[in-house]
Amino acid sequence: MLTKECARQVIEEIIALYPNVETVLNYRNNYELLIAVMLSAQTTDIAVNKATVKLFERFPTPESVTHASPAEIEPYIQSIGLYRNKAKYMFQCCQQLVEKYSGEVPNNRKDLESLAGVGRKTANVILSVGFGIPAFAVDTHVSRVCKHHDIVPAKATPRQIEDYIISILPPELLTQAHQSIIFFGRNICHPRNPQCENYPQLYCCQEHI
DNA sequence: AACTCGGGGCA
DNA sequence: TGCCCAGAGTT
Repeated sequence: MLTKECARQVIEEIIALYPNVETVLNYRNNYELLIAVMLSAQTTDIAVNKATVKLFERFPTPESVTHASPAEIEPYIQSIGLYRNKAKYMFQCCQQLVEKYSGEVPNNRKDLESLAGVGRKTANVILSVGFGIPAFAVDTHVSRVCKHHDIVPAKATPRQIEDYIISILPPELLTQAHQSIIFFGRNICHPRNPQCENYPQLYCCQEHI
């Protein structure tokens, strides 16, 4: 495993490679962001991006969702898989938003994680990307990149990775680190055939614990 | 801790 | 065309 200093350096190099990537794109408000991230669970978000164009035309607000039903949501998200669950989560989540939070997306972890279909990863994305609150969302891309580059042990859980990254990075870097690492994981450090070797700068720091 | 939900992408 | 990918909830 890399030392903390070395791990921080590798992450800063990944940020330098992709300094301004926005992996969560084209969402106009935190309602759209929340739903889009929620729908992304176990799915490629390219598929989610396509589906959400028409989805948000039909359901522009939480209120508009509560006036419909899960069955009315399903046709819009059939292409993304697990769609019955997700239609149900989206409906219940919007009911909660309207009933408990005046139709606004809450800005703290406890309330976010109380919403249907919202777990720790989704909550962290909303906090960091939606509200600019220091938080670090660990999905399988982040997990793979961190393990492949020996930043964390191979057996580390998402929560352990989250806590470790927060302990080695300054808070103001967390959101961009998340987005840059995801971009790197999606496009270069693939699950199969990772091409990280083409990025020798990532290996400059070889200091291990 | 194991199981379930379901499609798209790629070899 | 069969294998692999990607989180949250439930039991």
